[in-house]
Amino acid sequence: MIEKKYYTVTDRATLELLVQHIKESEYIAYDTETNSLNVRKGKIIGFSVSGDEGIGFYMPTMVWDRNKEELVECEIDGHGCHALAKKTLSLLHGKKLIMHNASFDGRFTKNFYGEDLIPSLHADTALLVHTVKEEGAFGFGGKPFGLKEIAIMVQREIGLDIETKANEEQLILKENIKRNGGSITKTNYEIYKADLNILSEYAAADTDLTLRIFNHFSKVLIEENLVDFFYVDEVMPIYKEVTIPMEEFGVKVDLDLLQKTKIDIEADLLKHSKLVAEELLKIDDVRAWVIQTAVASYPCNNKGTYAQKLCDLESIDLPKSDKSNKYVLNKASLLTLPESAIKDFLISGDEKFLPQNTRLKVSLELWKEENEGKFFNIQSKDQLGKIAFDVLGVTPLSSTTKGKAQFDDDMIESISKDHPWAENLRVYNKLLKVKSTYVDRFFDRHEDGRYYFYFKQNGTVSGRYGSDMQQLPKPKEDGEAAPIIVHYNNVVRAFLIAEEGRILIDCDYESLEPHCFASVTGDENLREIFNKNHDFYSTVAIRTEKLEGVSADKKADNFLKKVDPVRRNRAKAYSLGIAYGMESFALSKTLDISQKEADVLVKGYLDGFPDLKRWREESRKFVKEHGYISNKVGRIRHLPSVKKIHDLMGDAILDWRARKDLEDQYGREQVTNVYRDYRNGLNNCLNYQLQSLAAAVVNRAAVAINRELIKRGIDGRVQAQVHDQLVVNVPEEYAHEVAEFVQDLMENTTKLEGVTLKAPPAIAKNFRDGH
DNA sequence: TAATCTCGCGCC
DNA sequence: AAAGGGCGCGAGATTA
Repeated sequence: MIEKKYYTVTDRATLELLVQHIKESEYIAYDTETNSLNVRKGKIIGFSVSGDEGIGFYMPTMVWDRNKEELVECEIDGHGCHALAKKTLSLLHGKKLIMHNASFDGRFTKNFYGEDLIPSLHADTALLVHTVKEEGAFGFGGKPFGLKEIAIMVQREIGLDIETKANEEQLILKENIKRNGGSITKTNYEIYKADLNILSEYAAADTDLTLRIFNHFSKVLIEENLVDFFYVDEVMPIYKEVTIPMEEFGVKVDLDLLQKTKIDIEADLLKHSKLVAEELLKIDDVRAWVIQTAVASYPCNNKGTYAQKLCDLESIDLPKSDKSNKYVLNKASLLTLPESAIKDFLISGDEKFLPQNTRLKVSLELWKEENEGKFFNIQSKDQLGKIAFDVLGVTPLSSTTKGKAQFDDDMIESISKDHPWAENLRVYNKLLKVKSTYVDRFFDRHEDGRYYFYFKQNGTVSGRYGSDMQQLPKPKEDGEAAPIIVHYNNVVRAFLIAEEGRILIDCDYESLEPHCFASVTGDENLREIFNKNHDFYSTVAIRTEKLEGVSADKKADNFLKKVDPVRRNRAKAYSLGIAYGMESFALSKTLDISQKEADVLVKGYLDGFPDLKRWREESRKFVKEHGYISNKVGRIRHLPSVKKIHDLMGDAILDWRARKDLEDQYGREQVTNVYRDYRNGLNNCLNYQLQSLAAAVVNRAAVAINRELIKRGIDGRVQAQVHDQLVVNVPEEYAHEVAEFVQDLMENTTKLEGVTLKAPPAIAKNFRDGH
């Protein structure tokens, strides 16, 4: 029996104790300490395990050598600790491992030691907590799914006063790292520079905590009846079989195309910025504004930057100080100069000695330096706003929260017809966005030609992924925007490619959320749309507006999309929006129609689909009574404030007349907040049911696809997921075989009552051409 | 200077 | 009186 405490494994006897502890334990919490957050490039400096609450082992494999200023490998009895660690870790296969963010520790361990522990992963505590408490330890002063934050949230339940303890430990650790010359900034947290005894305590405590959190939330999982949901149907299978492999595999980047695009787009940016500046500087008032602003920002002065710049521009022969490399401008130094107007100015500070053009030149030069050599900064909304509103007399469309006239895309758009500079600015802004968000990111952060996207399985309340892949620009058709914008917009997805000899099966669900919507609401009119293979938005428009003589049949001559595309597009704007709680006010804004007209649409829509209306009412009633809502596959969204508010005051808060009384009782701000919470909750409960179901459909299909690939012995995997799209990466020769079963599995893995799903596959060499 | 917040825009 | 959901990113403003 091992005593309850934490051990540091630096000798043979303790190592044997650790081995014994592993062998005796079934559930083991595991964690790594590393010198980097990059799982492919970093080093493991130690790992910790806990097989029992109160017990923790930390085995250091590398320690910071303060003299050498580097990490050196530890030894036990003359044996290197990396080899010993690998051997010890191999004992973990077949155990039930508990980790917190296993994708990190699991991939790190596999890369560094060649030990793949993921098959033995039993539970990830970050996901476990997310499953029963989807917002995590929100409001506990840090990351909602951070180990410490979670521990603090449940410290009473797990019998630890972790809050004070963790804070103390953090302080000691940080102090210690600093003393050893390490950095403790968030972006560069050099934990590996801490003293071994401190690091060890910290690491062992972490696995102990992980195990306690697992034990506690396992009970909650049972209470909430989510055991199968977590272990069998969704969370852990997705994590082990899809999420971690996706993060591990990454995506190949077309470096040649990237390189070429980088050069091209930089040239085009320069060209357009010049065009903007040229057009603007043709205007007298703008030129005057530049000078006036430059002088105001850098007024004439015989000291400081102005004087320095003056000497520079006029090549004044003065000595420079060694330290700052600046001209020495004290009196003694100045007196050595030959007589000149500038000398008089520098000594007296009286600007009358300087010719006006010299005075202005210096101010302008300094102003231009601030703006990277330009007369103004076209990336500065502030400067452009001043030019547009104050100089050119453009009328603002809107103002910021602080009341300043807003110079946003809408503004630019609205004046681009009359102002050529604005049109060029629009192009410039679009291109800059593409360059900074995608070109630079892929270029700077690819590793040997691969980019590793992240897929955070606990990133959303609905079970969707949080990922940096989700807003890759969708391909635009010619004519949708200026040709140059279309070009650069569309090149982004083409950066992401299949490897030599491999191919992508790119498969999107056809209107997945509307399908979920038709199924969940039980509305026959909605279900019929898909079963008849009609056009969704056309049908919605026809029923809502009671249109006659038009059809939602895609093949009919009077197909609405052909004869009245405007009406169909309007339906696009509200068909899901209204289901999620949108009202006439917001609809009138998005469609740019009167609120009365919008009101007719909202009423028409709800009347046209009576079961949808009923579903909205029933869902809201349920949340008011129970404080949570579940989706069709059992994932839960807690909305306790709705129940709380409803218990307290019923629906009075929704009635503005009743609100007046409530304001007297509770105060105005309080009532406003309560109103917002209540309203949000009542809308969330609608959206959640559909969005989370759609996520489950896609994720479960992904698991099924990876299993099928393994079963058939095909070297392939789901490589990426973007909400309702899966990208499967396989050897070229399997393209058609895989495409066939990918479609089948996406359409049939999760059956939605009353509708059949459609997911036609495309075969492509990159992430663009499948669309 | 770095961390954090807010805004506007991209995606579904 | 206030009036659709879920995200991530860059840039600028603000705070420590």
